[in-house]
Amino acid sequence: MKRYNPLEIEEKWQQKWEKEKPYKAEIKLGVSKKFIAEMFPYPSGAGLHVGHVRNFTIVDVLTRFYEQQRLNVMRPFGYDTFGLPAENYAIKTGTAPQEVTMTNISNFRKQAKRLGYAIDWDREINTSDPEYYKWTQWCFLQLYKKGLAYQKESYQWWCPVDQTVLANEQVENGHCWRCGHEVEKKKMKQWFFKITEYADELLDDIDALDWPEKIKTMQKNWIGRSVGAEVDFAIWHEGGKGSSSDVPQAAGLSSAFSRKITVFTTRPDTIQGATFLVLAPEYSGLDYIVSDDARDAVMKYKADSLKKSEIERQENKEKTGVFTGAFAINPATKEKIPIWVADYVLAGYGTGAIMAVPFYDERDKEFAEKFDLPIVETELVDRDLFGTPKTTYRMRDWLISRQRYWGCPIPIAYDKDGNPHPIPEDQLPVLIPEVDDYKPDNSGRSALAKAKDWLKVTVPVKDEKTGETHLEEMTRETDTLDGYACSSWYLWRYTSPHDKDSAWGKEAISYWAPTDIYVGADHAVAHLLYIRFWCKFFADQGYLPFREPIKKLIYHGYINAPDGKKMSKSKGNVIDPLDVINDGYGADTLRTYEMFIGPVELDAAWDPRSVGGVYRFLNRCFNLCFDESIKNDLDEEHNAVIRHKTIKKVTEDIYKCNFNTAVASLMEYVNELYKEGVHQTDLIALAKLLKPFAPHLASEMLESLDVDDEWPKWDDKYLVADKVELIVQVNGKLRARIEVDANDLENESKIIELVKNDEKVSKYLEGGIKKTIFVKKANLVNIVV
RNA sequence: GGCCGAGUGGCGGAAUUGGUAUACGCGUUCGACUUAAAAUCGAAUGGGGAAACUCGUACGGGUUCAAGUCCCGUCUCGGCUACCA
Repeated sequence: MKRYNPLEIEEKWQQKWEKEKPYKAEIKLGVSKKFIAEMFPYPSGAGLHVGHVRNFTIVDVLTRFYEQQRLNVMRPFGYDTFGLPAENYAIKTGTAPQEVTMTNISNFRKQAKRLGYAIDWDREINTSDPEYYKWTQWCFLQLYKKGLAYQKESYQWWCPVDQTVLANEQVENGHCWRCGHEVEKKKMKQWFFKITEYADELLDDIDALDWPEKIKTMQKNWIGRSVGAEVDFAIWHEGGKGSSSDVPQAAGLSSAFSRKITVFTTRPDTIQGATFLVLAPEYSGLDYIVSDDARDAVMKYKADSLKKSEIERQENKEKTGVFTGAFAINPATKEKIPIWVADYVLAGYGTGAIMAVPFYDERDKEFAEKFDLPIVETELVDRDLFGTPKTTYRMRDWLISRQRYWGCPIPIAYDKDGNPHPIPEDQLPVLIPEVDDYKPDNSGRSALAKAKDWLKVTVPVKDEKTGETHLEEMTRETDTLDGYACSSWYLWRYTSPHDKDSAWGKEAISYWAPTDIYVGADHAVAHLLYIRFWCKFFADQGYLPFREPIKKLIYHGYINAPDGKKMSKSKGNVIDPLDVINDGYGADTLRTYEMFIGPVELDAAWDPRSVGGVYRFLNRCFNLCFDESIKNDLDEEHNAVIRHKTIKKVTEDIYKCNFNTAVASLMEYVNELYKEGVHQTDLIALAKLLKPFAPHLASEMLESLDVDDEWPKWDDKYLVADKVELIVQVNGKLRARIEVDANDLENESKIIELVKNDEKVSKYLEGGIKKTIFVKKANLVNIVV
């Protein structure tokens, strides 16, 4: 008798797939397509972990499921390779990040192949490959051309360990998302993408997405639209002194700015109760508002609060602030009200200034009580009376500069006056220069600055007046792009991954994109918001024929260690998927186990014993097919009911991503076949249904059965039985189960008669019947006595 | 503090959206095969009770013929968010 030997079977099929490339995707006009992908991995030195396996297997189950239904499926694969781990490793060991990356990729590729995924390997991409990042730079230039990539000097999050600025989305609880160190604020000139330009559309389009509600809510909150008004408060000048002529014009402030303060409020109707104004410590122009008497105190307060870390601000919610010595006029009451500075007002939101209405606002009230400022109850006024309607967003523009070596160089050069110029598209890619030392210094510039020759570049400049072009020697930008920029367009690159003339081919993009199903477990706001932003931008430029990049998003849970804690090297509780395979369980068991482990969206704890249970199940499948001693001389109809029930259940469960119950129903089917015996038709159905989960074993079975893998269909006629079990309740309590003819369910009075005469039931009915309820769809009768 | 989820056997988890609570798997127990063990196969398995029965889906109420599912309140645990005016 042949025994189930997964390692042997899997090697056989993997070799076959490697040679025959059955998963190569090609455009087939007129055949409906599915473009399915996971969030591509960062290939770490540690290799695949069980979380990757869950991620990739979900994609694979869906890929095979649709492929078996003969849809034209594209399932590509790629690597997100720029970033700190490779760079830090390079700094430590002196190995070039390029080299480390290639080693890790080849390891990842080998491991992914060992899991038997239905990947079109000709579509492999790598974000740090010049063939790829040439087009990341091209994307940047498109945004630059339209004014959506711009430079701005402002206070930014700075990680002192990683020596780089970070986007808002990369600061978690005041800590760097990579190294975990507390971040600081630093005033720097940096590059931004103007994502706020699309804030409304990004927000309004969320509702229509087939995405988990959780993610949709997180994005909505992140964008954080609030509708209100901007209201101008004139600054009060004593005795006409301190008029606008006193303001130093060299400061670059408009003179209008100095005479008024514009606040943002969502409650312009409460303006009569505004008894003071509050400015953020970083409020630009604060210098010109503050009175000479108060100047020292205000500047000290400003310096202190800039030093204060985000954590300190969070821990200490006690209101602090100082009086600027200046006053403004409330436009509604014409009263003179004091202007304060306090760090509970944030510079980056609204205008960085608020009107405080302590009667209506908790925070203002707290502040007023502490500093003994007036709290006035007032009538509400018309919302539009004193302000102009204005909408603001919690979301800020996306900071994309990184002072790091291992990233995509920003294709910009500076002339001798420091003005930025784009590197012409025909000079792309701007290659990453080789350096000896990858370490950033504390100059605020990346290690790219150490490549002296590389820094010099000749850029054609068009003279505004004459229209003529001349060449100019310039210095290259040394910042690199945030890695999220690289992953903001890779799904489109998959459609024509080796295109030499464009980021994505026109024909390919209109056939394959948008992505039908996208699977991941992270990046709920950052990546998934950025890719939507780029999609809308490139749609506006005519490069994309759609405005949302991802139709359906599957967001799965993490896999934890058996003790329920996060797996981590330091705790020594990491399960290596390759160990599970090589222990003899094989890839099919690992894959099927991870689908069976629990509902896809929930975290799950690894259970080594359950892995054994899944192995036993696959072993039983194998034996049904290859063990001659199992009864197989049945009539085809014998198992038809459960067979069709199983086909229906598995099909519907996969559509709903209920992979755990799909596997459970296959287990039930197999248990039944062990009891009842098996017909060829059962084996064929089983093998086909099993293939998305355990493709090697299923292929082996299908080969021996000599059939293709086309997804089976169920026939509803087998799902209606002749005899059904009628549930009988008395006062809602289960009292009997009676077998009745299915036809009798059409005849309510006959059913009730049958029930009343049942001996188990009748003894409860002696007190007389008040009411009977018959529920046909549940095969249930309830008698009220 | 705010918003959103979730609490079901010894464990992971099922339950057609109000209709048989605990599918499937793990674990445990018993049996078969074996000199023996492993593997495999079969049976049992929420608590109480000899049984008829009875109690059971975090807790307390409610609606209903019928509640794990709906409503009100409480507790616990997760996620996001954190002075966003």
